[in-house]
Amino acid sequence: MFLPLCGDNMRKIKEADKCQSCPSKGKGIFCELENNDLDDLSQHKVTNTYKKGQTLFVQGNHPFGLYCINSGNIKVTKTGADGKETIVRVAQGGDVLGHRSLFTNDFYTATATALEDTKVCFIDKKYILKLIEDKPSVSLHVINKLSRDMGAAENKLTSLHQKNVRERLAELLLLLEQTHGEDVEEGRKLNIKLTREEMATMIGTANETLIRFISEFKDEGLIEQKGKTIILTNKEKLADWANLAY
Amino acid sequence: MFLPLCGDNMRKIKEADKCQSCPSKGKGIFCELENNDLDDLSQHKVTNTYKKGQTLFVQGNHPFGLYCINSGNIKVTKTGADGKETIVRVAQGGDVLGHRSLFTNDFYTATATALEDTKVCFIDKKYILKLIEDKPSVSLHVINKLSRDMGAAENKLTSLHQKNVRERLAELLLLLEQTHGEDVEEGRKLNIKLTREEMATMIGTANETLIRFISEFKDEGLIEQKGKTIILTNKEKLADWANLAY
DNA sequence: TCAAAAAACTGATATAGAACATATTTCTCA
DNA sequence: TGAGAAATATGTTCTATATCAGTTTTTTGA
Repeated sequence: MFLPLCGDNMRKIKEADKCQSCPSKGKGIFCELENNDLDDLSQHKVTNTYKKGQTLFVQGNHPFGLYCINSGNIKVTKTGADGKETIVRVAQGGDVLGHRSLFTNDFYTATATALEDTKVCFIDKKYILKLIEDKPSVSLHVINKLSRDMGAAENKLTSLHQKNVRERLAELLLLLEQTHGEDVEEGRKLNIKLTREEMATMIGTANETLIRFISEFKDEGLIEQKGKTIILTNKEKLADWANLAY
Repeated sequence: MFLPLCGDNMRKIKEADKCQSCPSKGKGIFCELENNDLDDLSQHKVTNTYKKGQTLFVQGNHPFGLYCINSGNIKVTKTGADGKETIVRVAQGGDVLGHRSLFTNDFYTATATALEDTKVCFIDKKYILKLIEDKPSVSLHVINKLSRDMGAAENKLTSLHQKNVRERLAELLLLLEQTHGEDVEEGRKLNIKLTREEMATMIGTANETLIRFISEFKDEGLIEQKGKTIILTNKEKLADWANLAY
């Protein structure tokens, strides 16, 4: 059913869209695949671009494959009964999306929306399930990824239970620094476009409250703002305020 | 290295401690294994009992295998910087514990404590990793389990962001009913021993607050109490109050 | 390029629920 | 069995932060 395609059966794929040319090659769950396996994978996927604000999939819909992010940040949100949004995580280049619902055969439990212009590959459900069965390295990396995400989710849960908004904000800034940090002369720039509103829904607070604490951190010299992007100028002090235990 | 043991090499294992006799056989990640695979698994595990309050493993320690619950409920808690406890989930018969840290090679990020007298099997790390590689059904079930746990964690996160204590309590009672519910004449009995304090840490509130809302639900005829155990007498109304969206 | 919309910010007020105090009931084990 | 310790329950106070209201700044797209 999924014999390697070759000769006349090969789909023509732009060099830039092949897995070997992916900027996130070596990062995700396929990082241990050999070149010929990557060739085969390239044949069973399609590459799409999403503009800022466009959704890859919507909570409640039926999944029919796996999304693998080539480049760009994507927010994963859950909408409650009253329409309120919560960002449960942010996925970036090399991450996969929609795997959970794929493996549990449920509808999507969250919505994925591009935070900026994004390039994403889509892999057919049957092919990815076969790959999981055939290549232990892939399934091990899926397990690893899920385990880490689960750990992150439990950490957030604990923070939300035990910390106040100021501590949670400090923690969020440090987490964003780890995943999206970039060296600049003033310190570490958070290279991700999030509105204050979005940041607020990441730590479960009102945007007004978040803004107040951002101002506080700014006044105390822990962070700086260049337009809307935030630069961490004193990570150590921020870590003190975050009251980290793990 | 892990040849099937037979003849004189067979460890003597009590019939009751063999995987085939496990009350949770067919429930967990090993549910699709054949009898001879289960025999082999039985040879590579040890069975222990834990009394109420005893810990299986502690946050910060190094994992060296997988726990598979035979019977009994076990709480998984995270302790914050100030020593405050949060129950991130409750595991029951058929569930595995400690898998996350095993696969990510990190220290335990949580503590597992028996909520009652419990029987738990411990499987060596090397053996379980080999099993994952050899038996796709096992790795698929691990992925499935992790996916479901992740979904549950994201739901909790969203509830915590979007709902008030009363709604979260109604939700918790319904969740406990799903996993630990039991038919009695008054309605559905929650067959799990949790103190009010513990229930409070499951939904991120103070025990005094939780107790007040339990009293409210009691006054409104949604639940009844027999000693410390709770019986849901009006699930429908409770579901209304829970404000469920998923 | 400019007008409208969205986002960011600031101040004032209200409130859910934490924290404290204390009483009562229920366990526990000596 | 009964005394001490937990756990449960209830009333009171206090505060962190949500909510509302309004202004300023930034972004957008026509």
